[in-house]
Amino acid sequence: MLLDISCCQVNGYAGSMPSRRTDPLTLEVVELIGSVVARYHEEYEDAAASHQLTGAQARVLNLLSLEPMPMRRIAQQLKCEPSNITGIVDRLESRGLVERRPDPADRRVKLAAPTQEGLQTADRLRESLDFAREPLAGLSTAERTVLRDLLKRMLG
Amino acid sequence: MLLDISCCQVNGYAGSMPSRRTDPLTLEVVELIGSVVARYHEEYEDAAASHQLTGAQARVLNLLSLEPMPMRRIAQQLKCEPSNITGIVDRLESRGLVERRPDPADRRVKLAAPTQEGLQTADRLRESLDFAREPLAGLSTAERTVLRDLLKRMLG
DNA sequence: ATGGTTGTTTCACCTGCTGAAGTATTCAGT
DNA sequence: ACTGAATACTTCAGCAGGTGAAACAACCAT
Repeated sequence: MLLDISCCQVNGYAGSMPSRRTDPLTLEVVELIGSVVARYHEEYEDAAASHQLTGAQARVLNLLSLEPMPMRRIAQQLKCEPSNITGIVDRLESRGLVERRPDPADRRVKLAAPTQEGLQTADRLRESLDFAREPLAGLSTAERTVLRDLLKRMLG
Repeated sequence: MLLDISCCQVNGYAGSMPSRRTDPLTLEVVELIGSVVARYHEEYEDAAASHQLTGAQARVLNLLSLEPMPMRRIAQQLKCEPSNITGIVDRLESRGLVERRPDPADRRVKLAAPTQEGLQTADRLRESLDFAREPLAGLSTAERTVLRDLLKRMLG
């Protein structure tokens, strides 16, 4: 299948115009990664929505289901301002999925922790994240190993 | 490097808890893809911000720089409601990067097209998207070819 | 004790996004 | 040609995500 750069811009990401310094192969890979990113995003959002969660709420809940943590750390991991997390946790808390606990070691901090229901939701969410596994089903173990190693090296 | 699933959740995405039906290799690949997605996103947003654009504005401008098109089609490609595009194009237009032109063939539609300045911005934006090429620099041509083929098959 | 730092919240404000309603235009059937 | 359905866009209300500044409480070092 020929890659026609001028008309196959399906996802909104990734410029892929010809450029002096980059070869077509690299551009094609970049374009493919853009497609993977767009697809991953879309399906993550859908999975979240199927549990009445927004993407951001799902990410926070997932994070907390691994380990309760202070607001501040959520913000660091999500790479946003702490004041933003306040609102997201508010919404999760008002739905009974998360609760704020005092940190015995430091009375300034509030630990966000999933409730029982929050944990269950996080589990169900994870299961509906099959999307991320399914596209891999077409690859053999050997191929998956190669893919893993290449991605690792890409990430440095 | 060992992958400790219980504590290496760096990006906000991708559940990676052990699961009955999925093998560790697949989980690792899923986790890596999550990291790629997070990184791609982050850097795309940064590149946009460095040109005083939001991610959504950058995506629309990039799309239009390939080819002017009706609002409706922008919405289709960005997978959102047309009413949303109105606002984004409004903001781009008020900054002189985009203009609305009548479609001679159908007086209902408005063609959004980049201005000269918009085209220049799109070009500069594309160049600052080196982020997407740079991580690939560490891979040989052969490896890039393998990666391309694997990604293609993943996307089906 | 004092003063600086840190963790959280509140607030005003913006963007993105949806869904419903409104306007203008096109198009198909009669 | 006329009518009614469909289509393209805008407007609006309303929500979530996001920032930055200001406030407050609690910590910590001197």
